[in-house]
Order: sequence, then structure tokens, then C-alpha cells
Amino acid sequence: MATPRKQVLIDTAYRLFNQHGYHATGIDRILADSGVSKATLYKHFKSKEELILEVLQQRHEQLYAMLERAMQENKSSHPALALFDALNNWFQSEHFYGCNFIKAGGEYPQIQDPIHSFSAWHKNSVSQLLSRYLPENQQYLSNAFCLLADGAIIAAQIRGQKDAAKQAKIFAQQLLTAHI
Amino acid sequence: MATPRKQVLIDTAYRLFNQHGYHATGIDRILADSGVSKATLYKHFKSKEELILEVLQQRHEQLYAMLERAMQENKSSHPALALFDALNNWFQSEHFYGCNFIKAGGEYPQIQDPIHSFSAWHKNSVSQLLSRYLPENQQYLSNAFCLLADGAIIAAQIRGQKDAAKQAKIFAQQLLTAHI
DNA sequence: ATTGAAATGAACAGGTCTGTTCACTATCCT
DNA sequence: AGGATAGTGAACAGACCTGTTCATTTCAAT
Repeated sequence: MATPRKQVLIDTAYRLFNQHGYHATGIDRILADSGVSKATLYKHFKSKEELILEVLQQRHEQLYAMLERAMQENKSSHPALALFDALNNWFQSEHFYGCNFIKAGGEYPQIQDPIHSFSAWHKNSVSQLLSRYLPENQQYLSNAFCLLADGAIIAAQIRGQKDAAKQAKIFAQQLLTAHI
Repeated sequence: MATPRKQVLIDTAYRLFNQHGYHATGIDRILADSGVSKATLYKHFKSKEELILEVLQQRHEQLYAMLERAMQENKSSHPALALFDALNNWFQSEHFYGCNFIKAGGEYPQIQDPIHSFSAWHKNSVSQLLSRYLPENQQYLSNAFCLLADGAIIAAQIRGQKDAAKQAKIFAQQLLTAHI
């Protein structure tokens, strides 16, 4: 069963946005790479912005599910630390181009922009997910883990520091044990 | 004494890049806002890319000098912690739109791109500056502080969490005291 | 007052951008 | 067989993009 055209567009756009950025990726390039006609794109999405939002929406669902699974499986000493194992796997993969939401929030800096506010919402929901896997008396560490995680993403993306997640995990561990 | 045209262009471009991003800011908008003619721009800069690089260069010098001064003045309990006080001041200012270098590295994702590699170089030089203000036996904390700092920048920029630097400072303090 | 450097304004070239429209085709369901 | 659904290809509009060119103006230093 062939992939529906709409999904082909989303997948292609996702890849191109990652490789080249949102503004730098034109509609025509997405169409050429996906082999879909322009009329079809504008039947499924009323604008480029809507396509971007759907790409981010799907990416959010993937990521959220992946993190939740990782923390439930709990291979690390503490469930919340599994976040950094997941990050590490991501950084090692060929398809790591930084965080979509950080980059989208950077390219659309106005907080009232739907793309920016969706990115903010995503980051908030990850923070809340994290706090569900921290004990009652260590809720405040959710913020620390978010800082370390986003910092690691930046280090890996900008500086090419692919071991950033491993380092972040060590520091997160130290914070956990510092206050038991 | 009037500001030279070249500097007017750099200042205007800096503001517009911050407010709207690099791709989203066209040359014509920079010219209109600065009141400089197009011929003059292309006498001082051979391309838009060169203008971006000079904007980043000046920003790097400002930032680096500011951080070095903050750590030398050393109003916090530990010189390296002054980084977070500086970040906090920045986040509170009206002119905070996130880190130029993170956003530039996001909009120009190819590591061989001069804009991306300059951003990487900037982040590395801040990391080295930091390690100069950490004792011999705590050098590894330079990485931790970088992660916390960049994470705080993202939290403030994307999520509007303006107290991110204050939180980051607390966690940095805990890491410092955890290993004395 | 003259010269020379610096900047201007305006037009132009050649692309690229998003988004629209329309006649036509392929496919599946009944 | 007939009709609905989905997609194609191509052309078009109108705006915006970077970068070039050149005749003209401004202005400070000599």
C-alpha cells in the first residue's frame, strides 16, 4: 500500500527543513524531491506555514512517544536519566541535524507566531513529561534536566560535540545524588 | 561625530537579524531601515554573507569582553558563576532575542558553511574562557556550565522562561559544591 | 575654489518565492 | 459502464530576492 501523497510531502519537507532550514527550503524544492504536484500540496495544506506546523506536530508525537517509552523501559539507574540515553542515540545517528523546535523557534522569533508558540508548547510538554518521572521531592530537577538536555542538543548541533548527551547524563546524575 | 555608514549597516542588520532572522531579513529592508544606499552596502560588503559574518564578529567581541569583565569583577561566590549573572541581565533586557550564534548555526546548518563554523568557533571560545576561571581540578565543569548556559538561553528564548539563568546558576552551584 | 572620496537614487538583470488556476488523466468502487 | 476521488503538468501572477551599474550629488580637505 503506497504512502499517501500528504505523508510523502510531510516526510520530504521534514528532511529538507532539517538539512537546509525552514526559510531556505522552498515549496518547489519540496515538490521536486517528493515528486508531488503543486496543486496537490495546496489541496492538503492551505499554506507553507500549515505544512511546517504539520511537520512539527508529527515530529512532536514521535519524540514524545519515544521519550516516554525510554523512561518506562528504564534501563538507567533512574527513569529520568533515560532521557540522556535517548538523546545520545539521537546524536549518534546520521539523521541528527539539531532540534526542529529550537530551530523553528529561532527562525520564527515572534512569540505570537504559531510556529514559535508550537515550539514553546513542545518544550513545555517535554518538561512536564520529565517531571512525571521524578519523585515528589525532586520535581525542581525537571528544569535542570531540561537545561542540560537543550544545552547538549546545542553542543552537538553547533559544536559537533557528539558526546554531549553522555556528559549531560553525568552532570544530571550528580544533581540527583546531591540531593537525596 | 556621525557614525560611519558601514557601522550603521552593521547595527541595523544586527537588530533586524535578531527580530526576524537571517533569511527573513532582506537587504532592501536593512537599507530602508538604515537609510543607506545599496551601492554603499556593496562597497563595504561583497555579499550578504559577509555582512552577516561582520555582524557576528562584532557581537562575539562584545559578548566575550562582557563575560570576561563579569568573571573578573567576580561578584558571585565563584568567578565562573558570574556567567549566569551576566546571562540573567541579558534575559531581563528588552533586547533579548536569543543567541545570535545558536540561531545562525540553525539557519545555516552545514558545518562547512562559514556562518555555521564561526558560530561553532564562538561557542568553543566561550567554553575555553570559562575553563580559565575554573580551578585545575574542576576543568570538566566548563562543559557543565556551557550546557546549563545554552540550555538557559533556549529556555528563555523559546519558552519565555526569563528566570532560566537564575535557575541554571543554582544547579551550577550545586555541581561546584558536589565535588570539592 | 578645486579636487577627490563617499554616498545617493534609480533603474536593471536574472532569479526565486508563494500561491492560483485549469484542462487533463489515472484509479478505484459500485 | 459510470462516477467520484485524487493527482498531474504547465502556465501564470505578483511579489521579493541578491547583486550590478552609473550618472549625479554632497562635503570635507586642501
